[in-house]
Amino acid sequence: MKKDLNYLSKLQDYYRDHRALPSYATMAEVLGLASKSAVHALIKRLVQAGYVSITPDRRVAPDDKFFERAMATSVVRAGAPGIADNDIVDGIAVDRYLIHNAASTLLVEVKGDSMIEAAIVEGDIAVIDTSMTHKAGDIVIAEIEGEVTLKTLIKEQGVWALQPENSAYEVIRPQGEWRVVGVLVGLMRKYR
Amino acid sequence: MKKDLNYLSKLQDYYRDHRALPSYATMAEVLGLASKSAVHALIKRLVQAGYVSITPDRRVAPDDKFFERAMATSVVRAGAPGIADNDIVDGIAVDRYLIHNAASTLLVEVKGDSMIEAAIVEGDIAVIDTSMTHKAGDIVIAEIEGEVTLKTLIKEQGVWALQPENSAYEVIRPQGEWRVVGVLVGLMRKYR
DNA sequence: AAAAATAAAGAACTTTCGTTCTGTTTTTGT
DNA sequence: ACAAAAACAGAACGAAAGTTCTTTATTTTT
Repeated sequence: MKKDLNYLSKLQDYYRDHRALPSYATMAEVLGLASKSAVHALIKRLVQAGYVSITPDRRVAPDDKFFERAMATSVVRAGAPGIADNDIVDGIAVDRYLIHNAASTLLVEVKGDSMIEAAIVEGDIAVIDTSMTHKAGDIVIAEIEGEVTLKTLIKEQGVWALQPENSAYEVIRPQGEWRVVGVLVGLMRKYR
Repeated sequence: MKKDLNYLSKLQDYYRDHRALPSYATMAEVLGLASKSAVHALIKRLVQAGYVSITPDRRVAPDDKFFERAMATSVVRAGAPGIADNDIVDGIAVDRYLIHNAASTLLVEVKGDSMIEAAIVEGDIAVIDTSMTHKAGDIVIAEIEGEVTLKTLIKEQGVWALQPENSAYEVIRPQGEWRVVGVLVGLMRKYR
């Protein structure tokens, strides 16, 4: 069991270099084992422990716990109150946090200050899902006569309208052609 | 070429679900292709384009560009059925956009409303770089007597202080032991 | 130290892998 | 619209895949 974590870290190294886990044969090579069956047993244990899982076509893929070590290296003292679990600081995990469906996801940079009371400011990147059905209360990207805008979708007496989250702006009640491009599902912002 | 990006996004979806890319046979299944040779040709093109690469034991692994998401400009042509293609300016990799150095990055969930005027609200995930040197004006995570807090770092007559971005709160002038854990470099938020 | 449990080696086996080739269909460019 | 180019289907093939089983080493427990 103790030794397994040693094997695991070698697999983590391999994964970091290649973004994929290899076959049992090359795993044996990487781990210094002489037989595939030993690897087979090892993987069985790692699956049991939740570090890796097996894909439908029998490939070994990293599971949630697989990424834990990457964070253990961060210098900050562990157990600090309020500090979130670190195992999310992995590229894939961050990506997964914000994006549900790659094919229907669109990133749009926010312009203006019309959503400032919703804590959305100029320069923010809005993560938009274009496949999601919208409902009242959602923040959406709408296209009105060729203009694209980010607003809160509301319903006034059964009629859709777009509400800025800034008391200096008026509610938009589209007259002509308009449509909802997608629903806001995430937001990201960069400092410095 | 146009269709390849469609295939790519299906592979991205598969990767999201399994954290690994499958064999050519199941790729064909996922992509709706009837032959492995078509997949073989597709992968060749995707390697050429830098989306994926081949591991030493001939597995398909995601490359840098694989994690990029479509970034649209804020203006869309009127009457277009979707965001027009030439409005897609570039790809952004979400992880690399927010995280520079995974080893020194920390994610902290924001509690309270003390930074609301900086458009940071409860539930937001703050991306913190612990290796970066802090300077006045930075938003930082500070640890004061065991408590962790997110505030703007300021200097008052040569003395460091922590300023909430909420006029209802007072400036914090730490007396005892305290330190800056890291500097805010990014922010992410999830809706729905 | 002996016994029991676990880990690794090694060989054998079936399935599936990626590759290649040829021929057909679809798309693209003029 | 036609010709050229690219994309796809389908079959065939050797290499490599994961699995299983038996035997030997190594660790752990008593």
